[in-house]
Amino acid sequence: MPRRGKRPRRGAAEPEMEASSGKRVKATKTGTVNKPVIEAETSDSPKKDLTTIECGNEPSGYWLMKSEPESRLEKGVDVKFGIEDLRAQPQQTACWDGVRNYQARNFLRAMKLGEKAFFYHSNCKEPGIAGLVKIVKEAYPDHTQFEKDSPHYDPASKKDNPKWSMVDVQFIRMTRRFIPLSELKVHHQAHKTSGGPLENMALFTRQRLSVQPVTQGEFDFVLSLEDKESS
DNA sequence: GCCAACGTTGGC
DNA sequence: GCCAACGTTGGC
Repeated sequence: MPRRGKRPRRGAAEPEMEASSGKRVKATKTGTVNKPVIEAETSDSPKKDLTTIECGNEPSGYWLMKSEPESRLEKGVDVKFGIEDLRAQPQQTACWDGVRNYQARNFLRAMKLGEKAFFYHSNCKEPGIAGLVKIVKEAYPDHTQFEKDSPHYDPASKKDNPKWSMVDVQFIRMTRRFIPLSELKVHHQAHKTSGGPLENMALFTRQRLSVQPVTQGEFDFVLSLEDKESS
């Protein structure tokens, strides 16, 4: 995150591993907007749960997380972290650090163990959904906010009250084919007229959010595209 | 608390 | 590399 989205980095939950690190962040990812205009939820206030707002009433339990699969330096650090990088991690697990947007952070905090997310490739040649991951550790403080050399260092955040959170995600599988943004967009446009499942997809309505909720209908529809021709 | 300026995201 | 979209900052 961070900047964008994600940024998962290397090691995951256990405290141990390497400390420093590198990549990440952006968070890819991060962020997501428009429509229903959900409030910006800026800040730490407990206020309402965006997830709830967004999906009607129950959290969907599905998410979309953006990360950059191509190298890009941020403060001298390469934030590249594509799905192949996740696969290459020990246990195919990584922490999703670097998210520095309150809405995205709040979605991270709403994630529950075992929930699934689309791993989305952003800011690259071919943006789109590359695979599926699951949440294997719920939100905990993002250590990069305290690291001066991190691209996502936040001098305003204190250890006794961390502003930013991350979760750990584990690779589940690649999608049977890459599902490009361009294709999803065609469906989104059509669904706006026809009332189909992608009509309000956050990927289009909240375009800059690096961590966003996905409804059951959206999740099922997107996965149904896996076995269809790429049009 | 408004809102203009600014910075970032991320598709193209 | 451009630039639209949009979140954040900070003066007032």
